[in-house]
Amino acid sequence: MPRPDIQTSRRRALVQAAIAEIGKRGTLDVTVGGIARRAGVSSALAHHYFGSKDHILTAAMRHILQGLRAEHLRRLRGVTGPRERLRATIAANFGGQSFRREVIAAWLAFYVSAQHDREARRLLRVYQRRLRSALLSDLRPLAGDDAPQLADTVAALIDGFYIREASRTGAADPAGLAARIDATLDTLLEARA
Amino acid sequence: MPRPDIQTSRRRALVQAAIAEIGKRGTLDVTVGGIARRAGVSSALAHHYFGSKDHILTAAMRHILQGLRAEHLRRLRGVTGPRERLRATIAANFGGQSFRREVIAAWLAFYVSAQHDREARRLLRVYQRRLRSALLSDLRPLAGDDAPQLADTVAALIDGFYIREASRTGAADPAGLAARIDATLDTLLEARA
DNA sequence: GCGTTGATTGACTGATCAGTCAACACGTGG
DNA sequence: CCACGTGTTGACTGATCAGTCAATCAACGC
Repeated sequence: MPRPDIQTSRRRALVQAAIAEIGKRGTLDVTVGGIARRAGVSSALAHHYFGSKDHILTAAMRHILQGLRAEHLRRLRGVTGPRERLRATIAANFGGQSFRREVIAAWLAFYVSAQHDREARRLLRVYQRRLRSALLSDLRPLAGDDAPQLADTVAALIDGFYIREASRTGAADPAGLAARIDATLDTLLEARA
Repeated sequence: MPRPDIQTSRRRALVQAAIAEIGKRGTLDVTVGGIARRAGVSSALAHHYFGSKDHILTAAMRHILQGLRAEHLRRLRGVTGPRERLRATIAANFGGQSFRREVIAAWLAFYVSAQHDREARRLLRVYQRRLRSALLSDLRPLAGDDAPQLADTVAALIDGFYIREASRTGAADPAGLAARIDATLDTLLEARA
C-alpha cells in the first residue's frame, strides 16, 4: 500500500531544505547530501524521491513560484477596480513568503540557471508571462495603448527592486519598496491624462 | 627579466576566455580547464598566473566593471548639463561591450556569487555606489529633495531591464531600452514641477 | 656557447559529489 | 508468524576538478 502522506511530507521537507540550503549558501551549487542532511534524511532517499538533483532544484523553483502565485491570489481577494488590483499585484512580490532573504537568493540563483536549464527557463517564463498579463489587463482600462509599455516598466521596477534586495545589507523594508513602485505608477498614470 | 607583455597578454586572454565561458555556459560553474582551453593554454598556466579559480573569476568581474566605467566616461565626454549627463549614464549600461549577451549572463552570475563571495560583493557594491552617485549628483539640481528616491527608481529600472534581458529570446534592442528609461525619467521629472 | 630566468605543460593527487545498489527495518494483511 | 511492500540507509563507484610539481622549452644577457 502506498503511503502518500509520508511521500508528500518527505518531498515537501526536501524542497524546503533545498530552498533553505540555496538561500544560506547563496548559490545553486549545493549538494544533494547537504539538502538531505538538512531535511534529516540520507542523500540516497533524496534520490529515491526525486531521481536526480535537477529534479529537486526545479521542484524548489516550482514551489517558490506557487508561493508567489498564492500570495498574489490572496491579495487579490475582495479587491475590485484595476488600480487596486495593480497595487495588489505589485505588493504580492514584496510580501509573504516570497520576500524572505533565502527565497530572494534562491530566486536569483534560478534566474541564472534559466540560462542553461530548459525547465528552469520554462518556469521563469511562466512567472514573467503571468506578471505581464496581470499588469496588462489592469493597465489597459487605465492607460489604453500605453499599457504594454507601462507594464514593461512596472515589471522591470519590480524585478529591479527585488533583485537589488539580494545584495542589500541591513533590515529590509518590503512595504516601502512596494509603496515606492506604486507611487511611481501613480505619477506615470497621471502624466498620461 | 620579466616579460610583462606576455604576462599581461596571457592574463587578458584568460580573463576574456573566462567571460566567454561563463557567458556561453550561463553560470559561474565553469572549470579552469575550460577557460584555459578557450584561451589556448594549459590549466596549469592559468593557475600559474592567477593562483586560483576565484582570482580568475574576480578578475573577470573587475574587467566587466572597468568596461562599464569606460563606456560611461566615453559617453560623458563633451556632454554638459545634468539632464544630458543622466541620459549618458543610463545609456552607458545599454551600449558598448557591456550589453553583449555573454556579458549580461556573466554579470548575472556575479550578482549571485556576491551572495557568498566577499570580493564579488565588494565589487558589486562599487558598481552600485558609482551608479547611485552619478545619478544622484545630476538629479539633485533637477529634483532637489526627491533626488534620492528618483535615483533609486532609475537604478532599479536599469538593473531590472538589464537583467530581464538575460532571459529574453530574439534580438535585443538596447537603444530602445535606454530610451524607455529616459522617457520614464522625463515623465517623473515633469510631474515634480 | 652558456647559464639564468621566465613560460609552459603533462601527469598526478586529493577531494568532492551525483547516482546506484544491495540490504535492512518495519508495519500490515493473511 | 510469515510474506510482502514501502521506507530507508551505508557503502560504493565513476567521474570531475582544483591545484601541485617536476620537467622541458625558449629567450636573453654575458
